[in-house]
Amino acid sequence: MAPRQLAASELLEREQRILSAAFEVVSEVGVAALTLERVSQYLPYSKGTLYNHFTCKEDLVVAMCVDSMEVFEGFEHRALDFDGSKRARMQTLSLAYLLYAYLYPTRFMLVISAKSGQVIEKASEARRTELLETESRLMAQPAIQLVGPALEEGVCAPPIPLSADQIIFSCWSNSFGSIALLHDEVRCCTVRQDMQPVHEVLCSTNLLLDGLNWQPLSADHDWAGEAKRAMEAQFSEELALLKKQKTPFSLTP
Amino acid sequence: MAPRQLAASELLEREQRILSAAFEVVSEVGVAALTLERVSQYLPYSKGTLYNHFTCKEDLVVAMCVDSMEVFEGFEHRALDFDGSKRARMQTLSLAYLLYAYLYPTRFMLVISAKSGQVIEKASEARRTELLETESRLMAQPAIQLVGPALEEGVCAPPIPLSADQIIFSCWSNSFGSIALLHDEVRCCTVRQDMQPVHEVLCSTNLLLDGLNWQPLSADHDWAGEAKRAMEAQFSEELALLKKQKTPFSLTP
DNA sequence: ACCTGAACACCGTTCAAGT
DNA sequence: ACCTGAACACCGTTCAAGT
Repeated sequence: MAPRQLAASELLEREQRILSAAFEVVSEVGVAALTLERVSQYLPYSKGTLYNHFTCKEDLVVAMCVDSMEVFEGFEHRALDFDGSKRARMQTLSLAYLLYAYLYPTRFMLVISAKSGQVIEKASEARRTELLETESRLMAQPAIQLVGPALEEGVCAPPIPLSADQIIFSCWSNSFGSIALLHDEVRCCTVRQDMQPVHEVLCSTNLLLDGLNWQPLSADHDWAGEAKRAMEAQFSEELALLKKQKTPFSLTP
Repeated sequence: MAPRQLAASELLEREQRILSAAFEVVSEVGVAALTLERVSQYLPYSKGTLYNHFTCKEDLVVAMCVDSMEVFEGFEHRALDFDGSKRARMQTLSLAYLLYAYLYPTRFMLVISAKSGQVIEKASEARRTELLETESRLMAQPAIQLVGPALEEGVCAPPIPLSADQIIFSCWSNSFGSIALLHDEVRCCTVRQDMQPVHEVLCSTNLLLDGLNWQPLSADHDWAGEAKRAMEAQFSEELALLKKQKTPFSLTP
């Protein structure tokens, strides 16, 4: 049987299959027990072949991280598409991030794992660049669509001069922190058991937006109500899925 | 020569020596290349003996994380001791965290590494408890000394009802995010090269404090000026050290 | 041109033997 | 009672041989 050169599209498709297999392994045994041997058992290839796609194990993990971010990108897109004010879309974005963390705990956790020195240091240069590019894209969208215009219009008038990038960065690290600290799969930190993640994320996001003087302020608007409307409009399917899994994601406090 | 039972104090002292050796290894070759064999080469013991102190390699890494947090505890203490308003001490605490990240890049990075699933999952139960306790202590101090009283006095009047814990948590995740994203040794994320960490941390902290309605607001007070005074009063030695290393930590923008 | 899996290297972990 | 380091296991990585 004559072997033939693989087309670029076949390579890409196979890379996806490898990634799926790797996700399956991680969700079954955890990142700590991820081995290439195990991954290959879910595939019609031997472990040697994996090295045609990834330079090393860590390179695979970073690729999984990129893939996870791309899945989130869809969520971001839908949050930004909500038919509401810019501030409303900002808070929807924070909640979309939390929703994502609930639906894809493995992917969310992977985004953290991939960034630890032990992993990123070993990945290939190309893979690191891919990660940076994906990240830039994720940060740039809300900066361009929401923060920039809001600053120009003066709806958002920070007390200290800040760029759109700085603001997105603050918002992002704020949500990320809340979610990471409250999420079961990550649990970076002591948490009071009675904290209600949806509520916490909503509160801390609105706190920050108030600090930015982004109109209308919490005192003048029912942001919790609008959050409920936004999420039901943009993520009804995902919310139904969570309900079926009996995972609490209550938007009515 | 008759071997004798080791006293508890000797065990503790030796644990410290092992930790020092491990830090030396990590700062030389990185966490990724940390091996117990290498650690033992810096010690008068063989690697087998390390298992009398730590259940596994990851247990050692988490112990290094706890040790690092204890070093930070001194910084926290001095920030809280600054002779200024509660809000002034809050912002000093954020800057102290950044200062720590600059002075001890390895330790700062380790705190992140230790929390990735790959590490924490394998550490011993006892070690995990120790980590949680240390973390609680770190979070509790500013909550008790600053946030609680400020809420009671009404100097801090958040637009949405928030507990002291929630507020500390927001502030902490806010600083942590900024530092992690801007710090060279961690660099979790795309960063614009022109960002000035001291300035970013100061801005985003004050943004959050403004959002919390913590008086006096940025518009009514020279917080940058007060930050300079506070850091020079409480951390003059550390600032001098950074200067000698030519690491920029400019408090005058 | 690509795949395989045996072989190698490296390191975490254990434990029989030594003091 | 404690330490040592040889021995083992596991897994990442390579590469000669096969198709």
